Amino acid sequence: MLSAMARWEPNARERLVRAAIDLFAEQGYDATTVNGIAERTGLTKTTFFRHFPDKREVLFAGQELHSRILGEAVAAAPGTATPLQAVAAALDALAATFTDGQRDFATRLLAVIAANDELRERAAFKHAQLAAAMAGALRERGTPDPAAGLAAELGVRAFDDAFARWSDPSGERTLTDLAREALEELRTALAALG
Amino acid sequence: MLSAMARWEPNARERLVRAAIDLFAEQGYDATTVNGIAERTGLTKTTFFRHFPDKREVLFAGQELHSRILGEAVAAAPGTATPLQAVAAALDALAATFTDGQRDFATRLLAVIAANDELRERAAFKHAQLAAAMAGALRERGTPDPAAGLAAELGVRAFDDAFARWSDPSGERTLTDLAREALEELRTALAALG
DNA sequence: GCAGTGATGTGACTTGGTAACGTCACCGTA
DNA sequence: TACGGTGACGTTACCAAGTCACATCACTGC
Repeated sequence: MLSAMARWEPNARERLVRAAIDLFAEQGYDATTVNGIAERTGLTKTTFFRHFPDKREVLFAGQELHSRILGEAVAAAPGTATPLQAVAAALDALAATFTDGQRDFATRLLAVIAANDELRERAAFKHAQLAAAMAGALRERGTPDPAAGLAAELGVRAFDDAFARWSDPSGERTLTDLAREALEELRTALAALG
Repeated sequence: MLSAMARWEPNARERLVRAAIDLFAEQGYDATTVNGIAERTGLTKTTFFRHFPDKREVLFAGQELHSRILGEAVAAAPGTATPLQAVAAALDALAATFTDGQRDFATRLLAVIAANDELRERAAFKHAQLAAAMAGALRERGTPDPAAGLAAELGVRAFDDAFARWSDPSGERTLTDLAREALEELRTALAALG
């Protein structure tokens, strides 16, 4: 046999994520059990929960990393930068972590999340956490409230919008470009609020 | 017998809410079981779930009504109103539905929610749903995207902020005043974003 | 009285999630 | 070669959230 076969196949975590997305897409989130995900991966329920704190989180793992990237990029922006300039730099940093090979994955991910309320709820929470990370970093560099919270919210909205467009298979633009454009679009829209 | 009386006492729904808040405040959300809430109310677990779709929702029930109030008030605003003026009218309408007797309740509610991640997640979802209701109504009256979404978000943020201050026992201001002020504060902060 | 209606109770079930404990490959070291 | 530690996984048992089918009881109108 090949290499005497390691006891366990590698990349258990990633395999669990892929199995989960496949099953959620095929049967829906509710009809899919954690046991089913684990079995398709050749693992058990217990192992699933060793990698993810709950069933939903299998689709959102790694978001803490995104929060750190955004927060650190805001902190690293030059002291002369305006809040929105610091946020723009953070979006650049986050966008740079995505590769084109992840686009298909992103497409399916967004479709699965959009189809289920529990997942949309988790997405709303993650949205708030990303914004909180940037808002905290902005306050650290002297941006007062409520401007810090607002700038952070605009940034996350811009990124969400850009990510959705980027994941569209027909699109050609880079995520970085889309994010910059979305943020600028939000900035100009502020004038129309009255 | 007492147990026979509890079965048909009126206001089961409200009693469940009060028992839930009491227990969450005493023991924490995680340590409190639905069975415990129901028993304290003189009811059973099944009845609890007939009134609320899940354990968290006992603290957020009635939010659909708030969405309707906001959406209808935005729709009813004069056609000449700017997006933020329509939003301001909606905040007035929503603020008018709260009475001073609810302040203690609000204080405890916010404390319980702030202490638990599951509840904060649900709160983030409700926040998004309120914003979506106003954003939809704004689009109906001609406000384009992304301005509609932004104006709605500003409105919900203003209300959340005002609600938190209103619930503070030391405060004296009315919820309506606080909401108007918070929205105005957000509006002026927009200029500081760069 | 009596039938219907609606709110509640009962009991059984599925599934998410936790915890204690056991198993086995790999790695370093003697 | 032997051996002990470590880390990833499995097994089992358990609790609590949430669902469902069916029974019960109070009230209402006739």
